[in-house]
Amino acid sequence: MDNLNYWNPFSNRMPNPVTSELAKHYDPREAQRRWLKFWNERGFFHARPDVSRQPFCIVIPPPNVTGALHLGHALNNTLQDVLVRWRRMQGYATLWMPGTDHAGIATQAVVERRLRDEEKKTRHDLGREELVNRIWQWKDQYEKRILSQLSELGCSCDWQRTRFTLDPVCARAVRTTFFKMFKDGLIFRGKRLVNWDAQLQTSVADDEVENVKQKGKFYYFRYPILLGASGGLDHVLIGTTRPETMLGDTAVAVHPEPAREFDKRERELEASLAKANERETRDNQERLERLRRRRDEMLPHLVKLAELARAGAILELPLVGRKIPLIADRYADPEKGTGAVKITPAHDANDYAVWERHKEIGEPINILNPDGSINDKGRGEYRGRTFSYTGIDRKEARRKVIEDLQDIGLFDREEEIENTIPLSDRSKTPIEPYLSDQWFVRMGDRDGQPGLAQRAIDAVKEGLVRFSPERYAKTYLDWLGEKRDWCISRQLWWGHRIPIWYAYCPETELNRIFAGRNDVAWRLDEANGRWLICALNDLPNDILGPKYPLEQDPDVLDTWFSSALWPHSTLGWPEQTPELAYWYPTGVLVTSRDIITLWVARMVMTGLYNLKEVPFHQVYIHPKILDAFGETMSKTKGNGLDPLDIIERYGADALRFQMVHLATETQDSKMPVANVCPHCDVLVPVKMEHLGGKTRKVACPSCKKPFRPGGPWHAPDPDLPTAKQASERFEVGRNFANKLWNAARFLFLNLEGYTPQAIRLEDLPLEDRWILSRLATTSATVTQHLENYRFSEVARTIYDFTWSEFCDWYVEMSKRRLQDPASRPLVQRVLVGLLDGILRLVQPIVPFVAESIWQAFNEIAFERGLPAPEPAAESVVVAAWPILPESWRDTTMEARIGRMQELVRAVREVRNRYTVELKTNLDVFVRCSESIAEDFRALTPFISSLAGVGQLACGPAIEKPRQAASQVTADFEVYTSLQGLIDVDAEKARLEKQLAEKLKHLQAARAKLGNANFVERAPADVVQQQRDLVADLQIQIQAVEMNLKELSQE
RNA sequence: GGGCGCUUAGCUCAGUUGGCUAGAGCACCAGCUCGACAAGCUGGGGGUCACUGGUUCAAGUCCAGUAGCGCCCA
Repeated sequence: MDNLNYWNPFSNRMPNPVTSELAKHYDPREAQRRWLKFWNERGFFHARPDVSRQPFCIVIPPPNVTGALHLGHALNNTLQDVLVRWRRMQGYATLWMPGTDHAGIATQAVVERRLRDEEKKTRHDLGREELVNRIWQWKDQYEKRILSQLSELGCSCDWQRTRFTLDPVCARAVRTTFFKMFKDGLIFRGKRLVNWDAQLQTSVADDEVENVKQKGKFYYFRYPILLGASGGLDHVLIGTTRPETMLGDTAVAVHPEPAREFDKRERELEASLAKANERETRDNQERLERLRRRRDEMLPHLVKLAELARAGAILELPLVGRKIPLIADRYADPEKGTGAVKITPAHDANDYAVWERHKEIGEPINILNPDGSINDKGRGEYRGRTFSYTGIDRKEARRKVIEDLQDIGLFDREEEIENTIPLSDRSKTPIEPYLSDQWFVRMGDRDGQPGLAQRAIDAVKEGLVRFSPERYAKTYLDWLGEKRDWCISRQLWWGHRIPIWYAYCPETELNRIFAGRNDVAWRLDEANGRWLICALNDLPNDILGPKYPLEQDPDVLDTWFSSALWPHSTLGWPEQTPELAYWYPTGVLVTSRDIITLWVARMVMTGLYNLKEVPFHQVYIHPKILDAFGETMSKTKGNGLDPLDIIERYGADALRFQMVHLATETQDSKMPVANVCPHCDVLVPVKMEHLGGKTRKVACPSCKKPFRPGGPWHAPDPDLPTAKQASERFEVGRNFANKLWNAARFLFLNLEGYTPQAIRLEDLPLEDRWILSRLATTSATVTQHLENYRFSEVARTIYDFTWSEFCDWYVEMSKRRLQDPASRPLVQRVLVGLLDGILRLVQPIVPFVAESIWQAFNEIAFERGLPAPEPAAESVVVAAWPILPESWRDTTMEARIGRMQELVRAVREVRNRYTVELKTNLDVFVRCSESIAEDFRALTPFISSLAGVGQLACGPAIEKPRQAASQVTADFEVYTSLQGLIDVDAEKARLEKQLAEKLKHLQAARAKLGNANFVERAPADVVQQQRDLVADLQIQIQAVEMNLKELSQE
């Protein structure tokens, strides 16, 4: 067996990493395999309460057990992992609590669909117990898959503490909360219009409904006036898209004051016309004309209808024969349709609202069975004939209602229209608004006391919970402000069963049986004449004896009910566990904006309710990842990216780096997706026309062979290989990991004879003090960005420092010093300290490559670190977060090296322009102040090697040599000798261009200074800055002009 | 209909409290296999900061309006 502690990726194949040939490229696969195992075996991610340390805890937004991890999960969890790994390094007792969500309807729907497809069975064929069994099997399989995918991403969760929203610990919390709320009168039973999925036979949440545009028909028919007919009007004309709902009509509404309503709208339109722009004017004018035409045509009729309604007219509902009133209600829009609208309170949300204003019309009539067929209310006698639709499916009923109306001569006409119908996300069948008995949690205030919603609102208003970005607090507050009661029952089998038992018995029986028990509570259900018994522990059905059998409510709780408890249920509540005491409230919640209301708000409510304390003080909302066209990714569209494909192709570090990099504060991130040609591995961009399974075959532009693009395919195609998907966006992260790897490789090849020793700033040359200043600044900046959840900045800051400063400049400069035995030990120590610091900084983002290098490092330079070396931690995961002395930050030093870089770049630019090969040294003359000249002299060896300089002369007295390219900067003038090479015309052109630019800037700066207001009102330093700029530019311009003049003489 | 965002280089995005001669990566062009790295190195080109107006000494940044796009709620 491997001794993991001493495994070293470099020594894997060769015993001596310093002298042998090393792998040129970082191999993420090998690293992932190794270190996941190592981290888990060492238990780095397992946390225990530790009073000597500060607690830090994140609870994971539990992924559904429905499916696999998608890119959104990768983003969400990478960001959490970055925070967790960072806090762990800072020394916090860090717990990342993992787990999964049972996702009620989603999971049940998937399993039911499989049952249908594979066994041609419904859930009713199986029965409740067996179906739930099947779902548990499914859950076991997918939970494992989800958790292992999170692990592969590198998530440093405390896997030993993994929870599931249906497990006994969470179930206890759910039961306790429900019981408590029931006793407190916060849970009640009531009627509610729900979104009914007739196929799955359950209500579904609003967010599980998708509104789809389609072509439909608008049908018109007549309701005869039974009482109060006048002026030749013997019927009311009705229009509807859903004729079958007429069976449940309980009224017809018309506008009470159509004339006044027309007047009002006309005035409003005229008023807005007065201040509208051109296009609005056109729109409004059209609307106004329509309005006037309508008034001319319809008003007398509408007035008559309103009069009839006032007079208490009664209509006869065709087919059913019911007498229904004509009522006056503003919901009837005089501008629309026939001006009269049928009212079906049990099957339409707007109609339900009308009923709430007009209770006199009688109880709503539900005409549907749960399976979508018409119930026994759907029949009646009319004009001597019997009509019945009972047992007929709603679709068929629609056809038959129309037919029968035609038959009795009350059908008027039909029109083609485009409308929007609600479809269930899960079953793709039309949603029926359906009035049914449901359980609710009361959100509003009671007896002048703030209710659940208000307390959660106050928590945010008082700053106990903060959102980042702040604007999302508004989403939360607006939604909670409505204080709408929360419907918590679902007609499903998969979930927490509602702990309510029904009993028909005298209360004395309850008192007798439950005497002295505080885990049972009951309340009278007056409407149904029965007891509602809520119990903390399951009640046997015969507990009241054979005379009074109990019956448990068949429904389960909304999935969000258990998710709402997640931050405290996972920590063991209602038990007073040490974990709960130590880690609650948790540190930060990381999630996406679409569940601020459904989840975040509810966690705050239940946290306050159960523990009197908010579940977290900080909510970080991250952006969403969209495809190249700005559309959300989904499997059905075929524009999604499987994180595992990305890990396989680019490595987990690359995926993570990109996730952190795209997490900016404001914008959602667009990510172009490509199909990977299964034949030749070329990336073929996904085009608009490939989306949604519209294209089944694509020819690879490179190898010309056909393949099937990634998409909503359920099964493999035997004839056509299906492409995996990828995005070149991940190359940045992969390249960065490789850059780190190679920087380490360089260092390890040059560490022979390394001796650890503390570094004293005053002993160090310029370049060392510069890079240490940069490191100190970088680590402080990164820390600050992490504290403010500026993830993108974190990634950028580290990337830039590592690549552009450490690798491009410092490592290059070190090469020379490493050759010289006198300077070698010191530069080795600085390099070692730098790499050590970089590895610690990158660990949270790219832990695999960081650990790979760290482990190898431990063999070669075990004692290291800044400012003084220490024995290295056994893993970078548990190394200390770098804190470097504030005094190391030295902006002067950074400016001094900055000038050297400018000089080197100037020479390189000339070299490139004349394509002078690197072997040929160029002589360089720099006119500058004596102090700058001193720096340049001190840095001459580096300038020479970096720019390929032969002779370097600098000082205030330097003269421009003949045949030299000249460059003028703020601090110096560079003359690069080009004997025999110089192209005078090209040089002149370039100088002219530069001159023009400088003159333009000079002019702008002078204009500012010429403005008396500027000099007077702008801060002194800003004014001085402009003055300095003018002075500098004048000198530069003079120099350029001089150079031009001299050039002409050559 | 209400709310919240977005529009900066060919593409994807930065640009913290107004103080720039507006940045990065990719792509593009030219040149480099020099003992860490071609997944690389060096240099270069490329922008009326969506549009219109306003506030200000000063606007990519603040305000109003217009256009286009996205998300949430009804």
